Amino acid sequence: MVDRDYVKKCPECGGINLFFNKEKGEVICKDCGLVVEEKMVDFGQEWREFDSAQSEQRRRTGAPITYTQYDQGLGTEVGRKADLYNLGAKTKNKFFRLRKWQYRISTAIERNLKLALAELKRVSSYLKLPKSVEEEAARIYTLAVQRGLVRGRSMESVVAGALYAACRRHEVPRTLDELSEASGIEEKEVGRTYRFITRELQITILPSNPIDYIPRFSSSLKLSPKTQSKSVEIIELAQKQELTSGRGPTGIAAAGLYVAALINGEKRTQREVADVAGVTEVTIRNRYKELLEKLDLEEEIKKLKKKVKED
DNA sequence: AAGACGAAAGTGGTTGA
DNA sequence: TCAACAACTTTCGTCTT
Repeated sequence: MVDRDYVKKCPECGGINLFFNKEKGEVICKDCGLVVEEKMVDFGQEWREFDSAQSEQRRRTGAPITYTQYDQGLGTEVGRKADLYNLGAKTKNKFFRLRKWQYRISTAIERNLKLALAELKRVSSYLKLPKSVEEEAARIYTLAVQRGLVRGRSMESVVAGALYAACRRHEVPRTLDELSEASGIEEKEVGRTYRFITRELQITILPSNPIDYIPRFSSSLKLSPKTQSKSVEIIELAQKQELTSGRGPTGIAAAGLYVAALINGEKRTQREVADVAGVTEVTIRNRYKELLEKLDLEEEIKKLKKKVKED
């Protein structure tokens, strides 16, 4: 395994117990919970297996198969000149025709893929997404091209949609907003193509989990690990009470973090949390209110207020 | 003065007839 | 295809610290 030995110590607590979460592209200090580095480049082998079926195919045999190469490293050609010597004239013609069509179709698709995958790599590296996500996105895009789903849509928007879908599948949450910024496509356009291609390709996506956003938000707000885990607790409770369904996950994450910070005396303004999470204060307030009502946190908050007065 | 709170009106997307 | 609807945003006035 590649050692990431250039990050040796946690800048916060000096601990050396760093945990590298490859899937999410984050390095987390196990001692204090600080996200030391996020959105990092994944240096892992690009043909790392993701499940046992793929591991059969991918492990140590020949050139790595990768979807980020436009033809997956394996071009297809119909026939070869050497094969044709001992065929009759008719058959020969047929072969030529087939070859011509194969060529036309594949060059059209391949040309598109070449461009698109370059764009995909650009956006992906801008967002510092792990390789696994990039691969997944490339796979999705390839499928989309083969089904002719790109026609009538800009290539870039489909790339953005594919990337977003891949992020969701790998639980590496990036908001539509971030994707939009990285790709230069309007947010609603990204969302639209995302929905379109997932529907057409029948890709099932789990609703994104608010908890997945916590480490990143928490780190941006420089909150303690204690607060971070507290907010996870709160959100888990909220999920049990079905307070989370139908609500925007970022709003929930933001509210959870806000409450947790309040409880642990690391108060951040609603504005600050809202900015980091990409929602408005109003949304945080609404979620926050619901959390207090349903989770019996009101007393805790009251106690805290008294405490503050005493001090 | 800044932050928190909440009401009201507007936006974009989903759903169901 | 259209209207109803829920979630979220924007805006703005009021209260609290």
